[in-house]
Amino acid sequence: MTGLADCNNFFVSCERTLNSNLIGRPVVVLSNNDGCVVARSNEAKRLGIRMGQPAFEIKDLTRSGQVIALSGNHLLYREISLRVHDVFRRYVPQTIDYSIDEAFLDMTGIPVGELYGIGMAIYNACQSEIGIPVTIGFAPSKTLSKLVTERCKKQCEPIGVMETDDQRWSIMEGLPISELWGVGRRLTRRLYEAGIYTIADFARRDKSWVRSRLGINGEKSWLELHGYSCIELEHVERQLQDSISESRTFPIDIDDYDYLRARIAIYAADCAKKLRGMRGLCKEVGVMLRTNRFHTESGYQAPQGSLSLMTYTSDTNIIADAALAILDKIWMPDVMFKRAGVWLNDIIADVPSTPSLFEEYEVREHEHSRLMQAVDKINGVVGHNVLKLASQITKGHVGHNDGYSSSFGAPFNPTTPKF
DNA sequence: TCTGGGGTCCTAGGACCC
DNA sequence: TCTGGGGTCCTAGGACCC
Repeated sequence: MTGLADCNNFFVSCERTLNSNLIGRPVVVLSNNDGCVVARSNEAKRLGIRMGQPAFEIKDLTRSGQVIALSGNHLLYREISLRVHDVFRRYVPQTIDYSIDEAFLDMTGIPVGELYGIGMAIYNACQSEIGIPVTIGFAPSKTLSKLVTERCKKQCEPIGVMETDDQRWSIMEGLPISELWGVGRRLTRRLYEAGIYTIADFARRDKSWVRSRLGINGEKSWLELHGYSCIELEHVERQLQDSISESRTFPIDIDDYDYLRARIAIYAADCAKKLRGMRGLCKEVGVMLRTNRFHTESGYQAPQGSLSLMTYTSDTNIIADAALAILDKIWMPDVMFKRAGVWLNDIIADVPSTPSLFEEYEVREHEHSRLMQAVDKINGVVGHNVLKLASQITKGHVGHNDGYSSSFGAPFNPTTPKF
């Protein structure tokens, strides 16, 4: 059997651990720029507020005080997430941290009769030690455990165990196909067109029909619904991500090259810092720009590009250099951009490597890696990004709430980023 | 008129997740 | 007026190989 432990309304629950006045009231947490709703309390859900709903659509509710809207505090959520996952691990030896607020629990070898008790123990520990409510569903596969958790949340029960075929079919009959793990907006529409409305409708179709219409993933979901566990996630602590990215939507449309250049340098530096944090090196750097996708009359544009570095590196200077070079290639004058980002790909573990024969940075590699260590250490002790590339600094003429805007102008405009 | 077949690798884009 | 961010995986199509 597999368990799924899922925190309820996670971001809102985190805020409530700090401020008990929020308990029992309609609360939402907003995204960057206070743009849209990314978490809702049960009370807010009952008012009809949707996930991802733009904040301006509910401003009557927030202004009148009927709904409390908070800007996100992601450092807090990260911290609480670590503690919650620690509790899961205390009760279950083998767990997979699936997201900031969810973990799969491997219950192999544990008698079904004991699952409910273990679930209650985890629930009580999370509630009393951290103040976060969780819901836990147990079932023969990951997909089914998701369904059990979903159903428990609807019925306000903390723990559910799927033991019989009757229970399995009854849960599948009661949930719309859109709530199946792996089925998003697009597939939902396609499945509606094929006459499939509930998860049970889907499970009753022929496996070969599913395979031909939805490919390998659809077939896996179908098998999981029939009790065959076949979606594997990695048990072992995964050392490295496949990619790292940093991107932001701006509060206003931007055509100021200098401002964009500074943003790209900042995102590149932050990506490099994340990369060093997970002890990795990368070889591919990418940059993307986006115009406002809601301004359809002017045409949506999304230029992007990437380049391959000479050797694997985690050096902020090299990565930022590359990102700025890409920016110059894809930048379009007179176009108003609403969003920009940097990503790193082709990531490997940081082990001694053979430098490229043609690597111009080779000689400096050692001193740079020491420099990066020193920079990370100083920023860690003294505060957020006191040491940065000159190219990360711009005149703070664009209001921003992400903690980066500088209030002073750059005294000069170097062509290459250097500490 | 008419133009092979099978394989690998890479990339861009789509779809999904929370 | 105002619409998030960071990920993963799959697939289709192109380039290339023999």
